[in-house]
Amino acid sequence: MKIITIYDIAKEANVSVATVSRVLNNTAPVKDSTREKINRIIDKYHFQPNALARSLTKKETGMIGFILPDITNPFFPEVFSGAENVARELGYTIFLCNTLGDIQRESEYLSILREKRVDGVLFMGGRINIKNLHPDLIKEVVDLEERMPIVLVNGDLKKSNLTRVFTDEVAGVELATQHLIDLGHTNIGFIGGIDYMTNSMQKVKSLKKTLERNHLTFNDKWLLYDSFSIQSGRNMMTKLLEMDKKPTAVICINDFVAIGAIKSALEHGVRIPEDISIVGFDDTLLATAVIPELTTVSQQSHELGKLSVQVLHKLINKEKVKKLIVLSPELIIRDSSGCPVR
Amino acid sequence: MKIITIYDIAKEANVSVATVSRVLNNTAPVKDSTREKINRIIDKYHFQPNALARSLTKKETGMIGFILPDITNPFFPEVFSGAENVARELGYTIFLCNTLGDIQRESEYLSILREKRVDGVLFMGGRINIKNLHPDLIKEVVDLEERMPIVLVNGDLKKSNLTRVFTDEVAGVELATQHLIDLGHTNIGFIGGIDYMTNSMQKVKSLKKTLERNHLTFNDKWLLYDSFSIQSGRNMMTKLLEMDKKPTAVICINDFVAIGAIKSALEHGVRIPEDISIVGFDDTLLATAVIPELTTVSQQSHELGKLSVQVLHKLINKEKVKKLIVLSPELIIRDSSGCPVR
DNA sequence: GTGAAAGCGCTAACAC
DNA sequence: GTGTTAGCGCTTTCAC
Repeated sequence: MKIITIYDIAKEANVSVATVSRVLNNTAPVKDSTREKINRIIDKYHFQPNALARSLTKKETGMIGFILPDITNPFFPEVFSGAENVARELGYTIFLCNTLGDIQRESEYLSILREKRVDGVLFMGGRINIKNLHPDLIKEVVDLEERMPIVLVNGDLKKSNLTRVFTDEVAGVELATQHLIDLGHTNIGFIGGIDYMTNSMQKVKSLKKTLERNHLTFNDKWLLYDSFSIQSGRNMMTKLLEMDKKPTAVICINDFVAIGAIKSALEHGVRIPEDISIVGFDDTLLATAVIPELTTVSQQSHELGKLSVQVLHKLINKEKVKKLIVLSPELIIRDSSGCPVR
Repeated sequence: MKIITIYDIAKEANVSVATVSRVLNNTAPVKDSTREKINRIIDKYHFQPNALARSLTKKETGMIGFILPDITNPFFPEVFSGAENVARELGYTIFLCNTLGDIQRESEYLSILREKRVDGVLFMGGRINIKNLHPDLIKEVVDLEERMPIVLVNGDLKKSNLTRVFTDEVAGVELATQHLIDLGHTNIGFIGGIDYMTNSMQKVKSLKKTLERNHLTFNDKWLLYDSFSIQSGRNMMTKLLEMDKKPTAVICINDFVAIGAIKSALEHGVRIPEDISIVGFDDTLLATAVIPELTTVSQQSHELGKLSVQVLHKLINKEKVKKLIVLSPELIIRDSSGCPVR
């Protein structure tokens, strides 16, 4: 089956390709009668212009890349979904680049997105959350940014001065901590995350600070880094429960870990929240899937995705944009937190 | 910053663009010295060929589209993740087209993928699971298939004769049903899904058939269609529990619904599995996130994604492929199913 | 209002 | 081994 081009249309309509292009893009007035004639032929053949050819001359592709670490973690699909919604409205289609936290794969995707000439990229996870990152990895991103707009979502790249959109995780932990303190907790632990990742560290720091402000101290034994999975949460909570002196509440790096923690607690016959309060982070779908339902900090994931695309879009259109756009987290109080019972 | 092209490289290396193209694509022997010279210049400028221009002539883009209904449902990210993994290996980048079950949006994406000249598309959900679909909607897909390979994943389009990859859901329900019967259940209900969706209907049919084969009958009152969400599962289970005569076991359309069902049961003080057994479908991450852990039918989601891309890849390369590729489901027995206790 | 023609940045056939 | 050149399918200036 022959692929129809603008030339075929022009020929059949007895006009030049320029005119066809004009009706296609509505870029200059065309006599009504010829416009109709052309449109009829376009319909007849179901003609659709080749976006590649168009992009080649227009220098815009209507494609953006979304780099994220793990689409399998429910938080990211929610962000993606918010992003995709407005992307669609703005005329972009999204390459989903799932890196699995593999830095090399991240680099690969960076390179692919560049050669595909996407209009911009959303960057989430991976290297933008790592402390003491190798300068080359920063450079890679900064170099790319010279050719196309990049928005860092919930992360940062030292000295890069890239545009960032993020939810204030520090404030989020503060909310969670204060909530627990207000309930009467004085012994609060933290589980999950990885010690060389900036967002993990920041959260812990925020917890400590909030405790201090309330004249409480943090017990370092109750800080258990590990990772971000359900299994990890389960293991860490088990460790915690085997200690002589246990906290009466824990804040978890995310909902996955919190759910693992809940499982471990229940398995050990520890009641929630009577014996221990558990607070998660992200407010994913999981939070209401468990019993007891999870008290957690909402990152406004959907909103975050939406906002990120809007910012990227402005950047693409060379509009002025603040370098730093912060979204406020929200504490969602459910059933996994309560007053400590002595 | 000027964008470097193959011409700039050629000029600086005192060769023709053809030669540069040759070293870029390794498409013909080039003298080592000139190859090195060219490579040096390429590195110097971080030159990356424009994929658009390349695609325009080569008639292949290294892009594929993945249409799916809801990336927020954990089942789909798992399929996607499997797909993405091998796509990456095979050199494809994936447009994620999230349709939210909106048929019009599906059509939009179909059109976009066509004008972007993707090499092929993976189609999941939406219209390929709807009974009595309007012929125009079938035609849209069939028309597209004339210009690019399409693989239908876990679905079908009547009389379309498109290539399909799917997990045998009928066999899956059979496994689940037989499992429950073997445990001693004779009163088995079904909740979730939508009555005009083929996959929902098939599952119900399979349940009935398996019951019959075991000389049991299905009680139509225990068939509650609704949708695919946690909330839906919760509502349906509540309805079920309010009936005079209740089933001792239910099969749920997916894990979401099963989890909602678990929640409702526990809220009503109904023990699982002593008072009621609950079986889910998909074996998503959620299955092990809840207490009791969910007995469920694995669709081998990761494998499904992988296989689909492999099939699409063959189609793209004009290799022979069976029209119908079936993956076997697997019953994962956990804690939500057990013998009925009188 | 419309057409001719020059790009956009690459690949590939053909010539040498 | 390497260069010339004609596309690929569009958009966009510049004439008319």
